[in-house]
Amino acid sequence: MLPGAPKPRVRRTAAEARVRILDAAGARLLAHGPAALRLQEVAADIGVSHPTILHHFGSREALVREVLNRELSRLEEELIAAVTTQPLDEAPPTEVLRRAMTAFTQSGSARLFAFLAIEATEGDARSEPHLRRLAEAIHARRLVRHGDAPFEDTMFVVLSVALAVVADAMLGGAVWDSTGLAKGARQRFHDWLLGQASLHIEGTP
Amino acid sequence: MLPGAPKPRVRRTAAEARVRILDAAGARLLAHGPAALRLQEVAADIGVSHPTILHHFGSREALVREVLNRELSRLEEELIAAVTTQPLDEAPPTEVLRRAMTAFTQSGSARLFAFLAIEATEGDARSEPHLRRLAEAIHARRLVRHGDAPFEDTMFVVLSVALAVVADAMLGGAVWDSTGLAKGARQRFHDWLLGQASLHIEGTP
DNA sequence: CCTGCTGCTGACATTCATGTAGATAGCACT
DNA sequence: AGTGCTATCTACATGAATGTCAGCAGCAGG
Repeated sequence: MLPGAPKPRVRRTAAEARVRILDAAGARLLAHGPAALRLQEVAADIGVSHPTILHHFGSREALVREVLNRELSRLEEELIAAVTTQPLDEAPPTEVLRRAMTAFTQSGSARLFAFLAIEATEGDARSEPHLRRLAEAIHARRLVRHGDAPFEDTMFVVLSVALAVVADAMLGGAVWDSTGLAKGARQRFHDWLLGQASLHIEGTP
Repeated sequence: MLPGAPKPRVRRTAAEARVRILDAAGARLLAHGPAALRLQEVAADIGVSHPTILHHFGSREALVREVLNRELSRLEEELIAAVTTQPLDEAPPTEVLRRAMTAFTQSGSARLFAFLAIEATEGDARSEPHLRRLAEAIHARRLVRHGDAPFEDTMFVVLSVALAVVADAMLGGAVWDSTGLAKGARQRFHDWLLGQASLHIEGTP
């Protein structure tokens, strides 16, 4: 490398730069977990120097918060959409659950969500009652169509599916190795989970 | 502090010292996750200097490995005990599952297990087919008592319970806040999970 | 072509955790 | 008491990661 050749600079709008940084950080978060997120590496991924990241986000912690916030917002939107789009008497209860589950498994949301819970420092966790709202939407449909049931029962159904999906995303391969099941079992398992929920809530598989 | 007063030393057997260190490290692991484990802090907890820990374990990584190994071994023993103690025709299938679940929720096993999966560096994960063996033991009893069923179905039941329990341990309070359920719901949820498993496998709650 | 704004950079400062080295002191055994 | 073993200590070395700073460079508007 010749000494007199300073590296050419690329200048982006602040918004554009932020998006690139968030994307790169998100990818690393997903791949290696929050503990393994190094500013240097994220910077290298998109060909900038690490102070650039600090320039845009102020601190590493703020960066992580923004990555997770962005993902959470996306997830929230999809969950709310799943809950509100269909009128009460048209969508069967577990159709709503199915949509929520899809939103949750897409693009690593469940995994990021688990990371959020891990690295959350007491104060900043936003624990809005999303699961409850989801369960309420499902429960309303359940009451309309399939007679009486305690709300807690519906909540438990939602919880069992949500927890299983998160743990699955989190533990990933290790668990499936430990079951000895063939490839494709994961997808079948997700279908099976929904099937069980349907059976329990609607009485039909 | 007077300058001429060197701190009195306590000298233990190597075995005793190792146990104390492992206990203290385990407690911190459980409380704050693997990323927050500092040798200085662990050492302070039991009133020794941090090089003492390195003397006994060689490196921080080895320490973490041993903490998790010790816990995993304990868990394995209990799982195997749950599976082997009762003869095929005496214990109902989900009684075995209940025991396994108890072993898993005790003393933070599930949480440590999740941490293991997170901080596992590719190579050193020991992914022995524990879940499969557990499912096999349950499935054998199921076949004896309750007619035919595909093995995968039993495996899925075990998986759904195991994943839910791990995620519950991992995410902990945040999830329960998000459901808005009262205290005690957690225990009821665990009972409910087993009840569902019973219903599915044995046809009786 | 100048000029202000600000995205971006290299070099440096700081902090903090792991790991090393040599000395010291408890304990068992003679 | 004397002696060897080693658990333990203090003090330091090393390295890695975040964060700071002052200046450079691209771009828009005059």
